[in-house]
Amino acid sequence: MQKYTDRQTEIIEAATARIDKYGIQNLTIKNLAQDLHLSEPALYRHFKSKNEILSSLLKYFIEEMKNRLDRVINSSNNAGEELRAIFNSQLQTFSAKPAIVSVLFAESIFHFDKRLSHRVSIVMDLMHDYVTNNIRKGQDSGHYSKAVSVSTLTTIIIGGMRMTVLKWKLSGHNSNLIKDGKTILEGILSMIENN
Amino acid sequence: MQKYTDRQTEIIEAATARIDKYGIQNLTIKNLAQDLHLSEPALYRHFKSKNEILSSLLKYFIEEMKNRLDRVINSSNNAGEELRAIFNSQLQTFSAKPAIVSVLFAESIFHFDKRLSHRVSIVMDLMHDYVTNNIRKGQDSGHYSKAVSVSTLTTIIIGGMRMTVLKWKLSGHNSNLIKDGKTILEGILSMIENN
DNA sequence: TAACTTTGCGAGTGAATACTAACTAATGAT
DNA sequence: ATCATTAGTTAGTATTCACTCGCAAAGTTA
Repeated sequence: MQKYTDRQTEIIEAATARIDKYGIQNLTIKNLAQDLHLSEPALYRHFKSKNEILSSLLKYFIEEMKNRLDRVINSSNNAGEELRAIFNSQLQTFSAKPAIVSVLFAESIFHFDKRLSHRVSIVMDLMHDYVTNNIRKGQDSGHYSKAVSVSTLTTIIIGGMRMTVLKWKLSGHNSNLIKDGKTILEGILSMIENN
Repeated sequence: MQKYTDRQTEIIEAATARIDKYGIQNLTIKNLAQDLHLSEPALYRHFKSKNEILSSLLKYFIEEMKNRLDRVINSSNNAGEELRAIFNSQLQTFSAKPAIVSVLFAESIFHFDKRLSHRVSIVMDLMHDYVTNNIRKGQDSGHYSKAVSVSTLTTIIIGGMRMTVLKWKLSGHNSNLIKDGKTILEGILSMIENN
């Protein structure tokens, strides 16, 4: 796992904040430097290009997410509990650092660069795998109903959660993400959990 | 309802295609003019600015969607059938003109402009209203189960469908959108339809 | 203390961007 | 026949962009 200097982390977080507030189009080296009270050339001491800032930014958050969710999974018992824990962890993280959402859910904004859009699809695949494994385990153990297939359930669950996050973002973070997310997950679980 | 000249429609569709292929960042007046085999100033004969092209583009597709779905709704009987018809119409449209998806599902790409991002949220609200009305009608008539609330079901349904469209887009339109979308919708309906 | 490395700066550079000025050819109405 | 309108052109403009050059100050190491 790659390490970042303090300055690099600062730059990554400032870039994330700017993307969240004003969109990718507004992320310029000039703006970013001003946010950090640095000159433009100073940024190039820490990243060799603007693209590398974006690339590192994605890598940074992917690593964080992977480590966090792996820890969550290893401390859960049954399937339902695990799924609740996974989404709770995600929602807590988004709620604490809203800007992350703009980057992790950014299918369209990095479209212009192959390497970056690939990083974004890694995020999706990662989440997909966690949920698929959970559903499979739950269906095998008889905890979940088998009426709907693993892949269909995975799409419904991730789709419902993403939709909740999106609505929260569009509301200007004024809705209660954690509560709303929980409601959606419980709604779905009530339809598939055998009791 | 506003009318567009033939040239304006051409420009709108060329812009949509370019956004779909290369992202918003690649939509420049120069590129757009080249796509249409025109000079740059020629575009300004038809729209007074680049922003107006984008603004008209969104308006154009919102109108199309509204007209189309209103027609669909007026020719359906029970709730389940109506919901199937709504999503079938959406999926057929996306499948026939894939580039539209990049614009209608573009929460983040128009972030830089208030007027444009407002237009995007209109698209979401529109779909939300159609589905909410359907669920309410279905629950009132006893067609759908009342175990899960209207708003939660709406989020799950729209979320699941959007997720399907997103996966289709990320696959480079290689998956079968219409079939996959139908599978998701039937999966959800199987959990809520009383028979 | 001397040399080296790190991290910053002001002042640029060429390329790209949205948009404009000035002009022209064609069309259509009076 | 004349004249206005429409839709196109070439040749620009000012501004913004990512990025570079050469220099300096402040550690850090020998």
